[in-house]
Formats: sequence, structure tokens, C-alpha cells
Amino acid sequence: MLVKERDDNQEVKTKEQQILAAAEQEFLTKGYDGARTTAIAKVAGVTHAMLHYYFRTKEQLFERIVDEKFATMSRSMFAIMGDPKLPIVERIIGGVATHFDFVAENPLLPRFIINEIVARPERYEVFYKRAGVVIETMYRDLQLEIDLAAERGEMEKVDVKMLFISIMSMNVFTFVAYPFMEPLMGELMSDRARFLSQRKAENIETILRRIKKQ
Amino acid sequence: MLVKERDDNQEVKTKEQQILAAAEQEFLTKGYDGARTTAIAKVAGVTHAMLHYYFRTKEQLFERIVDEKFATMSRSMFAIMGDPKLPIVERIIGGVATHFDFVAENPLLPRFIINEIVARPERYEVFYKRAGVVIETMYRDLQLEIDLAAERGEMEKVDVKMLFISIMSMNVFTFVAYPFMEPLMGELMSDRARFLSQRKAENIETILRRIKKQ
DNA sequence: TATTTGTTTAACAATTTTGTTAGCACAAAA
DNA sequence: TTTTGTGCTAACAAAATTGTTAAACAAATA
Repeated sequence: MLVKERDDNQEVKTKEQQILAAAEQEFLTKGYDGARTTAIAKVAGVTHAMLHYYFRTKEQLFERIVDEKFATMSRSMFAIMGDPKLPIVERIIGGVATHFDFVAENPLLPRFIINEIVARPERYEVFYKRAGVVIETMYRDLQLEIDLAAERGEMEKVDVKMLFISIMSMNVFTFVAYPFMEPLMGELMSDRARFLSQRKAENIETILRRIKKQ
Repeated sequence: MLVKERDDNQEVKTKEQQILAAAEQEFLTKGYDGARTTAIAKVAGVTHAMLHYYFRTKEQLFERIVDEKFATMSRSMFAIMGDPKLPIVERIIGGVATHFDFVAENPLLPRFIINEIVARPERYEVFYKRAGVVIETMYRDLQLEIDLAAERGEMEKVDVKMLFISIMSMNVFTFVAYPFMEPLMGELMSDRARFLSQRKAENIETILRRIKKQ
């Protein structure tokens, strides 16, 4: 009985899915150390024995979440690459916007990933082995395109990696530091949606000015 | 016997100081949940009963560290304000540089603070109450100065708060995301000191272009 | 020297958290 | 109808972690 149905034929989550959903919430907000399997079970609405029945250990449940989160984060980073069909400047600006939206949809992700990597770097060597090569190639291609555009006088000659770090900095910080900044910024951040749209425009403007020929 | 001395008359840390030093390291790297009082005691070279003798609870020991860290972070933020005697553009650029150096000296601080605030926001209402007012006044003054300079055509008219967020974003991200980025960036980040100096220049350049009149 | 005060340790206690197990209930298969 | 397997619960077990205490010891003080 993998998919449960109610009388009215609406699909309902299986217990396993309920546990996964609760675990995602708990791990993303509190991290591995702060998360409690009993709390996860409670939120999921099952006994904690149930949790161990399905996932055996906290560690294994955590891995399920971590794997998915790393995959999501990889996709978000590739979003910065932008649409290869566009001219380079629009491509970069489109990349900033797409990346911003990606992080906006997963605002808890960056802090979670960074904390994880600091806590147990060894664990993610596999991830880096695969990602490193892919990224290096994509960087080379993009750098080539930028250098050509720069020679044509269409933009400033910049280092792709540095540019990427700047883009990630501004987009990620917006969400990671939100809880810290919000009470300090008064009016500006009181309306979250409004602030985010302003911030997105600001990040785009900042990057645009960085790559514009002066 | 508050200050211990050795035969050779060199000063040695008291047990209390040893515990505090070890606790700072443990809490900054692992956070409250990940930290273990036994591990702190071990690093400090004392029994864990000793730790409880001096600080009674993990909570109280943590508060000692947290208070100091929040003070340090406040100072780092005021660094962005720059030197009021300088012309506004130099003042801002100087602020970026000083803030960068500040974070460089406390690379573990931002992640620690953010994690703390996410974990228990209530606890820091006091901090925000005090900081909020001070910051609001300083913002107003700076914004005034910027608006005047903009009217004189010396710089672009920008929102101070947005500018501050951009500055913090780029400077803080450099250090917070370092462990995550380093294995992805190959050559660029293999020499930490070299990378940091390049990154500092890049952050300054980015902010400079943001406020330059076009 | 005797007394007091503060420091240290070892052993223990309490609590929290994770993980296990025996067995019940129920549905599908034989 | 019996059997088999799965989902599930309650109660228990184990481990890790924090916190306490009594007593030994050392240092300062009267």
C-alpha cells in the first residue's frame, strides 16, 4: 500500500513521505545536531519507532535529505550560467536573475549546505570530485566568450570566477542574512516581497555596472 | 591566584581562561548544539567537572562567548561607516576595506551569529532594540551626505541601506562560503592569502562602480 | 599552627536522545 | 481457514551528555 487514498479519493501522503517532509523542515532549520528525531516524528504525526522503522537511523534519514539538497543546490549554481543563446551581457544578467529566483525558492538551502560542509568536509569529497571538473570546463567556455566580447568592446574584461562569486555573494546573502538584517533595517525590509524585488534589481544593477565598459 | 606564572616568569593562562579559549573555538566551529562540554574540557586540558565548577552550565559558558562575539560583530558593522573626515566616496571605499579586514580577522564570526539568530531570535531582541536606534540615526546622516554629493554630481544617488547590504554581502560571503567554494575554484583559491587580497580588491571595485557617476 | 577559603578530582546521578524488540492487527495470498 | 507479510505500537535498552557532590588538596589568612 504505497499510495494512500482517502474516501474522497484525494491522495494523502504515506507515513514515509510525512516523515521525510518533517525531517526536511527540521534539518534545514536546525541542522543535523539541532534536529531531534522525536521532534520530526511528532511533526510528522507518527511514533518515533515508526521513524526508525522506515529509516533505521537519524543518519540515514539525514542522508536522504542531504542528497536531495545537494542536487538542488547544484542546479541553482548552474542557473548562474544563463542562457547560452543570448548575447553575453544579457546572458550574465539573466543568470543573476534566475539564480536569485532559485535561491528565493530555497531560502534555507545555502545556510544548510555551508553548515554541512564545515561540519564534515570529508563527506563531500565525492560531490566536489564530480562538480569540480564540470564547473572548470564551463568556466573556460564562458571566460573565452567574455574575453572575445571584451575585445569587441562590448563589456569590461572580467574574471568569470570572481564574477560568479560576486553574484552568489549578493544573491545568497540576501536570504541567509535575512533574519539578521530584517530587524536592523526598519521600513526597508518590513515588507518581505517588496524588499526581495528591490534587492533583486539592486543585485542586477550592481553586476551590470561591474561588467559594463566604462 | 588569578594570574599564574611559570618558573621562567612567563604568564600562563588560568584554567578559566583555558576553558574560555577552548569554548570559543568549539562554539564558533560547531555551534551550540554541536559543541560538547566534555570536548571543550578536553581541549582546555581540564576535567569536565572543572568546567561546571567555573561556569555551572553549558548555557552560561555559551553566554560568555556569545556576548563577546556580538560585541565584536557590532564593531565590524560600524567599520563600514568609514572615516567621517574623508570625502564621501573615499569614505565608503575605506569602509569596504576596513570591514573586509575586520571579517578577515574573525572569519568564523558571521556564520556563528547568523546560526544563533536563526536558532533563537527571542534571545537577541535586546540587542536589536539597542542597535536599531543607533543604526537608524547613522543611516540618516550618511544618506544625507550621499544625497548632497549626488546633487553635486560627485557620485550616483544610492540608498545607503542597500549599499550596506551589498558591502556586507560580498565581504561576509567571501569568508562564510570559503570552505564551500575553495574546492570548486581550483587555482584561484588554492593560495588563501593571495585569493583574499584579490577578493578584497574585487569587492572594492564592485562597490566603487556601483556608486560612480556614469 | 589552625582555620578558612577556594580549587580539583573521581565517582555518581539525571536527563535526553537514539535505537531495538516483541508482538498485535490487518490484509492479501495460499 | 490458515498462513504470511507488512505496518504499526508500546515498552524497553543503550548510549551520550550534562550536571552534582563529597572529599582531598592547596593556598591564603588569622
